[in-house]
Amino acid sequence: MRKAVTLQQVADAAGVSLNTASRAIRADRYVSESARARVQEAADRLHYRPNVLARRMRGDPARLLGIFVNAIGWGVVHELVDHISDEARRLDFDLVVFSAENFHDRRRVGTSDLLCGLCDGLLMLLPNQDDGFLEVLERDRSNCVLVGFAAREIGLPVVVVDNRAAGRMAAEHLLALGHRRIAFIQGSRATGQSSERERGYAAALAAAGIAPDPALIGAGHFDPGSTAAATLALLALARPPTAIFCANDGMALTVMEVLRGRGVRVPDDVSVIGFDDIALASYTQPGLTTLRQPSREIAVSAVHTLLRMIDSGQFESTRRTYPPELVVRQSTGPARAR
Amino acid sequence: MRKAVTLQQVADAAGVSLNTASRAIRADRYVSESARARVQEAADRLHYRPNVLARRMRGDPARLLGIFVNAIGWGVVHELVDHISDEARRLDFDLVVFSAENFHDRRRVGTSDLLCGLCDGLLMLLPNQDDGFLEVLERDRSNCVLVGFAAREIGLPVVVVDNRAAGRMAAEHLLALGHRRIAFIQGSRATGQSSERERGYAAALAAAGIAPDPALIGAGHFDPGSTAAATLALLALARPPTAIFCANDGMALTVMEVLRGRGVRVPDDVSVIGFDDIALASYTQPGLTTLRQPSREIAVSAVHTLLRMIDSGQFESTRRTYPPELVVRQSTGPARAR
DNA sequence: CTGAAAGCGCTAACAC
DNA sequence: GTGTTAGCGCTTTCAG
Repeated sequence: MRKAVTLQQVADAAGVSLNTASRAIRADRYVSESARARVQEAADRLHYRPNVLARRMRGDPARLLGIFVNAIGWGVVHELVDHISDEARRLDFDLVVFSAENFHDRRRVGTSDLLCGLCDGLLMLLPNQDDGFLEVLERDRSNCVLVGFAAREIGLPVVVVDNRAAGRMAAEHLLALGHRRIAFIQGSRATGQSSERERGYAAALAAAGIAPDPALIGAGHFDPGSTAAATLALLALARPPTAIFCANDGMALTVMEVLRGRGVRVPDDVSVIGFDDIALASYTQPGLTTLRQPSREIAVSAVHTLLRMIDSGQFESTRRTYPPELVVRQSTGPARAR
Repeated sequence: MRKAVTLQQVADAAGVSLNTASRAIRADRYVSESARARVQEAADRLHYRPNVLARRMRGDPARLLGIFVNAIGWGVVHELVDHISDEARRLDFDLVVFSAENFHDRRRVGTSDLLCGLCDGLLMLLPNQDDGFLEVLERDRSNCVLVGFAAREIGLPVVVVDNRAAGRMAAEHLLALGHRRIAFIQGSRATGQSSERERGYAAALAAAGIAPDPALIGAGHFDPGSTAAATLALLALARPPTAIFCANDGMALTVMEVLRGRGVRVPDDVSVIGFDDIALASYTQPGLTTLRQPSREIAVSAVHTLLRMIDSGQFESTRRTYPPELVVRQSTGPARAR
């Protein structure tokens, strides 16, 4: 690996001082044309590229945002990253993604710090409420915006879909189709979003005069294994549900797979509704009814909030909520009389 | 945004010199127990966290790898990122992802440099052959491995699936099913992989005594719009193809959509075969026959090559090729007599 | 216009 | 054991 060319080398080659070289490179005024030309020539010849690390260590802005992601590709996360990226680029900021299962992992702390120091601001996507790094960011009043976080009050700006309303809408859609035994499959508790969705679901049921039934609540943890197990448990009930609401689309797909394997038809025997409206949702057979997050608005809002903090130097800790949208496809239908 | 605590502040608070504080923090020997304890206490109290940027600027290793990605989520890219991430973490390296449409974009050069300087090594996923940054990496003999690059000889290590063999396998599968008029829909020329797949396809046809027909080659550019147009053009031919081989799965899905819209049945009327075996491929109706890349092996190999270069300081520029695997699903079937 | 010097935060080498 | 010094590559005072 060839060693990088430094400005000093360029200066030497051009026969000027380090400082003059610096001015020439940055197209600063106060440089004679002849000096500028000689430096430029030397820089080109030596393939000089400024050391951005050094600049950054002086505190110069990097025009760079960092995104922390728990698992990229996890459905809606990918979409958010895309939209954030678009908006950031539009505003002439670059983007670096740091993906980690758990940011508070000891070995990962260094990288977190590194990225913090490197970037002008940070976006945390679906952060885990147990992540110790959140407290650090909160304490430092960092330039940081949380996206998709609903676990607790926190001294950092948050942008999030109205999970509670969305849960209510999902349940109301099923109630309107005549369903009375509606199951809910929870995701993990990481971001608190699943719990909020569950609260909305429970509220809608209560409003319809339906008593909560703990047997109809399954624990899916957002992963296929436990989701399949939860589905089978629901099917094994004396009075199984006629509809299943899943805290995200991935689990809904798993549920549909399990049902198909058991010869249960969707939506004829059981209706299934998901959450997020990932790309796959429109490709499955039958198409998945789900709640779409306005991920574009959420992403744009998060970027703007962050840039406002960066530009103004003022810390804010607002909370912006965006309305979801029901997308009806073929996986939900009228409740069959039993 | 609170200012970061520096080691100097910790040292002052603990009543020792900067250097002793440094030793204590790094658990260096040659520190008295009492000093160590006082420094530790001060550091905790002030919430000191070392500035990784500063360490890095001295040349200390970061145990950090960088991935450059053209568009994350683009099918196989996501899978590669996942596997690379797993392997890197297993070897106690962290990972930073930099996503850019074109790395040679003027405004992006700074970020590229930054990441280069930051990371111990770099992985370029499906780099664009026109990317000027490749020449820089090549010239500097950088710690950098290219994944999924088949455009040209290059003075950097490359790990890639055997695209030519894969193209041949796809065509041979269709030939074995009795197809004679087999179309190919090209992707973009960015990485050179599509061209290699096409060469394999052409070779298989030639071996079967079939003369190449330019009308059967469509330009899909890996995007839905042009792929749909190419498909319609194929359908409009006097003698349309009975099978279509697409340079990736995404385009194959688009082709299937278009065919469905036109009332053309898959595989009864036309067989379709893709490339990559993305997750969606097994969810479509009918399931998509495709060629799977051994993305896990490719990822692991890339990481190992990179770490070898980092550890040894020795530059290498080997080229490792991995065999593809034919995955037969329902989108390909016997050619219908016409 | 140009050059010398200070400093960003940290650690290795060198004294005491 | 501990403190002092130099230096990573760059830009910003501050003098000439």
